[in-house]
Amino acid sequence: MPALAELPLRFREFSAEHPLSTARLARQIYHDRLFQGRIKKEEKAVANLERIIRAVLRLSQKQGFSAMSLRDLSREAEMSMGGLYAYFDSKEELLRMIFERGQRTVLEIFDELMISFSEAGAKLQAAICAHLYLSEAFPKIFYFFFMEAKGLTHEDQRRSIVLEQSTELIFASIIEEGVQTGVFHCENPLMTAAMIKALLQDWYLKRYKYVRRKISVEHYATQVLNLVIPYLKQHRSGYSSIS
Amino acid sequence: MPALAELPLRFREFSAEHPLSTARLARQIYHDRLFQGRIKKEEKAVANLERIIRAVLRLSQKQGFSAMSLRDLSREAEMSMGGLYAYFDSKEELLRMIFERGQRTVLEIFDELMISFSEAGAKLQAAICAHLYLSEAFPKIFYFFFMEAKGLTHEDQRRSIVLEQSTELIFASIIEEGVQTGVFHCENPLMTAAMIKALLQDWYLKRYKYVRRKISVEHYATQVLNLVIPYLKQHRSGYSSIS
DNA sequence: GTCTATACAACGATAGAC
DNA sequence: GTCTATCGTTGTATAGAC
Repeated sequence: MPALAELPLRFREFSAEHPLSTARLARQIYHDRLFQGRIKKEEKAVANLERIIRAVLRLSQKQGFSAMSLRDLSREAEMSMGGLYAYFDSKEELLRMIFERGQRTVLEIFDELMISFSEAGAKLQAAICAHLYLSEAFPKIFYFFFMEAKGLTHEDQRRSIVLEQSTELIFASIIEEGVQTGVFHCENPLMTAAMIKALLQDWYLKRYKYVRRKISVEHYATQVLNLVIPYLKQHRSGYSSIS
Repeated sequence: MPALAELPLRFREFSAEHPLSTARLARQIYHDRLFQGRIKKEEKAVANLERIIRAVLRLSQKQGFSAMSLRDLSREAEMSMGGLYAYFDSKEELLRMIFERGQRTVLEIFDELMISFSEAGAKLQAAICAHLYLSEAFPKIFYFFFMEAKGLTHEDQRRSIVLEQSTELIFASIIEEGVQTGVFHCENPLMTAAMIKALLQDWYLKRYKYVRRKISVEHYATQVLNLVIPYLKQHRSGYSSIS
């Protein structure tokens, strides 16, 4: 196993630099004016929005968003039913609000992380680590986006898929870049990007499993890199037959 | 890209030999006597059970099981509300019934497929293909098991996870066998098995994506084998640094 | 601005007719 | 064995008190 020091990014440094907190999300939602400024005092509004978002993430994780009643939510967020409705017009809009802002913010942070790496090989490694670390820092958000997308209207679902796939396109373009500069060999960069995403997804979808097996995010990152980087660096002509 | 002929199993042959149909599931549930024989005539009962299961899978795919009302179900299954309750005592038990039987049946079929291969290399390839083909033939069942497990009681959830992880253990033991006979090199078979499962899972979780990109299940199987088999066949000492 | 009290629709579930 | 009619509960959402 390669030493962890070989990782281009360490989780500790990463999480210090990139705070995607629910507080940040709440403030962004406030400034988006996604709700019509019914609450005047910003600090109050942001604090309440954060309580709501955290409660939604907590409750949705148990039985899913659609099984979460607003009575549950009002108890968990410690606000009255009437109070909740100052922040959204309907349960459907509450879901939309979190998706709209949350997905865009995650993508922005991911993009920011990529610009400091220029060479394709290093960039791909950084992208893999960055994605894993982001989902490690905010597993509930990533899990929520995956599980609850089907609760959106068709139009919002479409937009959600576009945003989600733009991550995949980033991976594909890094691979393509590497192919052009000769460091990678790959016949189908988009397919490879899809497989990488599948591996990254498992980290937050089956989190309980890795926690129980005491596998750290950096260990997981190392394993993914061990699988993917050699695959891209060597010339191949089909998997070798075994017989 | 390797020719498709290199695949140890073809989808067409597979699906002819292994009919995991909803009809089969319905009959098994009937014989399990999971419901107390309230309906005497087997053929009638099995036919109704199948209509119910198919309707549940269809409706759950849209907004999830908890968002599916029994009124929706009675319309989709073309049975009255009262009629439905001859087959289960509560919505919760309906979910349990499908999980209980469905998961076990999927695992049985998967196991059956494995016994005809003895050598580890061929066995691993067959296992990967078999899992992909099973989920290709019955995507709704696999999707349902993944998305709705959280609706089970804690005890049933635990049992569901045990069943699901036994698939992973099968992959791990094949890899271990290969390591012992010298055809594979792998420091952590369980971790590798987890990554393989992540790749297989994506095939049914992100099905719409692969359909849109016109990627066939055999093409996908080839790509997974291309990634995984060379990884296991060559001796490694950490992914090569790039710089 | 927030809470209490409540409206009314939809839910899961069942009793009784056929 | 199945359907119709209906039960009590819980859901989302809101009006009006403070």
